[in-house]
Amino acid sequence: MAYFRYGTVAYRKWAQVSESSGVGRPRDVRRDVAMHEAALALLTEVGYDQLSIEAIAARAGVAKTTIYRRYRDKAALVAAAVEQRQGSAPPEPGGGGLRENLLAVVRWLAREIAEQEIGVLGALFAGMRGDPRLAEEMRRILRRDQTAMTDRLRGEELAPGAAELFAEVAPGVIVHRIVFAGQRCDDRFVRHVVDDILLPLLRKGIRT
Amino acid sequence: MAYFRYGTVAYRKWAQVSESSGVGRPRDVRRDVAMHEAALALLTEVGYDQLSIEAIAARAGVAKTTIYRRYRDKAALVAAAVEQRQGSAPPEPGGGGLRENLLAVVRWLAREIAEQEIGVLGALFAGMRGDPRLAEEMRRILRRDQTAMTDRLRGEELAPGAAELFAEVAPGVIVHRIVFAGQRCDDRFVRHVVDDILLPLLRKGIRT
Amino acid sequence: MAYFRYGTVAYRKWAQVSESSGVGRPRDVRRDVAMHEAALALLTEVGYDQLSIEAIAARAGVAKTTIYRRYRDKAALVAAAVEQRQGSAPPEPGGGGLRENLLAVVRWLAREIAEQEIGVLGALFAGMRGDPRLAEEMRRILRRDQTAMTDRLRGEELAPGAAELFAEVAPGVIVHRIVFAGQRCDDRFVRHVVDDILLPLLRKGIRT
Amino acid sequence: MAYFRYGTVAYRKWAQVSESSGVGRPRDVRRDVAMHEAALALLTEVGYDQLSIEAIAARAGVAKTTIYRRYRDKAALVAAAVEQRQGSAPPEPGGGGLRENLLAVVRWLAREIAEQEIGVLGALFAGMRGDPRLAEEMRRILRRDQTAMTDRLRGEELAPGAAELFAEVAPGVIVHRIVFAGQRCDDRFVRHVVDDILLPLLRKGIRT
DNA sequence: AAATAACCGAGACGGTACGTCAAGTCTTGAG
DNA sequence: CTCAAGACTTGACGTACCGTCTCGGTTATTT
Repeated sequence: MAYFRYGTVAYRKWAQVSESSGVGRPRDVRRDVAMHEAALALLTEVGYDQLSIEAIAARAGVAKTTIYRRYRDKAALVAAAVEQRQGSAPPEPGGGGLRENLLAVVRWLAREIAEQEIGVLGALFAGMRGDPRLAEEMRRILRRDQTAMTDRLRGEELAPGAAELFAEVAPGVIVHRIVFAGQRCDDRFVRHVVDDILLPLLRKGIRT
Repeated sequence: MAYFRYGTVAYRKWAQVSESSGVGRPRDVRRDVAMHEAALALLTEVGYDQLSIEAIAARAGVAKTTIYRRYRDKAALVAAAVEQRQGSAPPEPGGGGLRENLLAVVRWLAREIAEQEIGVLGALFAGMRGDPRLAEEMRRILRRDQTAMTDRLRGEELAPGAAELFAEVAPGVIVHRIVFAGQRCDDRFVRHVVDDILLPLLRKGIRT
Repeated sequence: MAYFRYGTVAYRKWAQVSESSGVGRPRDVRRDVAMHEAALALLTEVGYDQLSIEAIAARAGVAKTTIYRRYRDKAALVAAAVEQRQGSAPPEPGGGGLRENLLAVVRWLAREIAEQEIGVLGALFAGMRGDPRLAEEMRRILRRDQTAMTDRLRGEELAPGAAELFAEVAPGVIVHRIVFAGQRCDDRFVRHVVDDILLPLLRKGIRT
Repeated sequence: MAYFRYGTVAYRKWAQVSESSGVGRPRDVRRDVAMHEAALALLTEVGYDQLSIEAIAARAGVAKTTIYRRYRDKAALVAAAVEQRQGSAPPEPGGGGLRENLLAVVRWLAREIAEQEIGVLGALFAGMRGDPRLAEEMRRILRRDQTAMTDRLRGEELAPGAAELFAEVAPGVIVHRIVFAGQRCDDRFVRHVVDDILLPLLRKGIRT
């Protein structure tokens, strides 16, 4: 078995990417696809904490063993499923000024969070205690979008460090709106965020 | 049994407050206290998703049925426990200026979220699907602290609508720091939030 | 409380008849009637082991405590209900000969057992272990019907001791038919029992 | 999952004999042995209705789920345990005449019923309502002994149909003695049954 | 071609927790 | 006092998943 000892506990070596030593029957990639699709579908149907590996296996037409051979637990599976999913790319910086670009990016970010990340948040929440490595990995997934997104904001009329500040403020405000306030991120809210929060913070010359 | 039919499903009538018709043995309030204390203690010890009703019952010295008689499920119990909890009050506005007051409030808010709300977030994620009423109630709990908190910031040298803006931005940034970035809210971070984000947004005359 | 100590266990004194010491609010006899009716009805509906005190109380419109105040447990309640029940009297010995009388009695006995005693049997099986006194009481009830029944068969053309033999054989054969063979006691079976078993055994002069 | 749909309800396929499709990890037969032994032992110790699956699992050193995976409920488990048990075979027809053979068989039957079947009777009685299939199965078990037993009585000086009559009368009379009359089946009673009931009924030439 | 090594489906297994139910006791208020 | 209502403890129930394991069988690569 693919176990090794560390301290007194047996850990299984999970593949970061594939790790395949080349020998032996290779893994069937279609199984991954099926598992990810089933996981995402069930995630939106029943929510994260009602999501069971058993159900994912059944829906994907895959043996439970096949799942556990690849993923440590539910959180890791969901993380992989979300990562692999086709996240729509953030919008290209159009010809408009800073405000137009911010509006586009925030609008895209709000939709992204509202539609999909809610499952990731559950997985993150469940997994971060007790498995810091997994938590770090899920943060990496979240950051992936962030960097791609903040790249759209470099240059221009921005104060120094504006991109980092954007990444610090914008997602938090949007999540707060959705989860805590329980309200939709309509266009009015997007304009409010850009005009009343982001522009004052990011625009060069505003701050002393 | 205290069931009634709604559609094709049998629902149990859960008491919002007490519902007691006056007849029969009244519910022992100490049981509620014990349950809430056990729930909160275990919540911080093992986290939300490792939290089991079985363990709460054992810790509280209470029968499982007694819990199920009062709360539909784990999320509802956690919600009640959190609501009843002694939320430490936000600090009084001392004699210092706006910056000192902001620092105190943000420092308090960061500790509050890090230590306690983190469990509520789990309950919120878990319960909001399938029971919007519960989700709404938990949001109400969160809002309660927020309004109590923003009251500390009225008057002074604030721009109009500053309190609402604070409630919109501060918790989001803190949660983002803890959950997404996975970093502690040390004093350096608190000063950063106040100096680089809040003060520019809230100070009167800064914004055009 | 109506408890007394025997060894280390607390026993409650249950009334054989009423025991009322005259002090306090008198028991409402209609509650007994309701409880008995509910018990008998549910007994034939769901069987003995599916019979729950909870259901009896609900059906009778009586509090569970009211039942426990009067009867030790399910078996005792069923025993009382059966005892009080209107057992249809065995048929009078008509003008016909021995065979006609036997046919009438066996037919009545078969219906009696099939419809009602079947529940008592469950109580008997369940209660006889652990409470021999209760078992003896239920046997007394069964015997009461038997003796009333065998009285119909005295005199006539019977061999000496025929009535006792009848009480020994007939119920056993009928119960065997119902419980072990799982078949109905139709008229063909009744004639078979009378012609092939009872008459050869009971008729005077047949036996040497 | 080993489920199939019947009507609107999902049933689990329980193995009558083994049913194993050959695929998957095979069941450990020693688990069956342990469960049966524990069930029979506890059955005689505490009686059927005090018999709990929990206790059987503990005694057998087997997980509760392992029991529920194989048997629908308590009655099914007891039925299987009883069926598998080595029922002592009825005595061989010795060289003696009809009376000696009858005495031997009835004596064996009385002991069999008195010592062991009492638990089975309870199980049969409790389970036969509500689960006709189980009732039928337990009847099959009882019949198995009966046929083996009546085989000892064929030929000889018997009236035609005597074996069937024996199977119809003897068990009923014995059960009646034990359960209804609450008396032991001593040797005096055995002789009484043979001489006063069975011989008159079964002997060739007695009946017309 | 054969051996090797890993993958895969199916399902048994020991567990933990679930949510429900019934039994029997205890606590209140009303008659 | 007795009575009715209902909270409460205890513990069994049967179900759902968990994560591990053992099979029989199937690919691939390596020898």
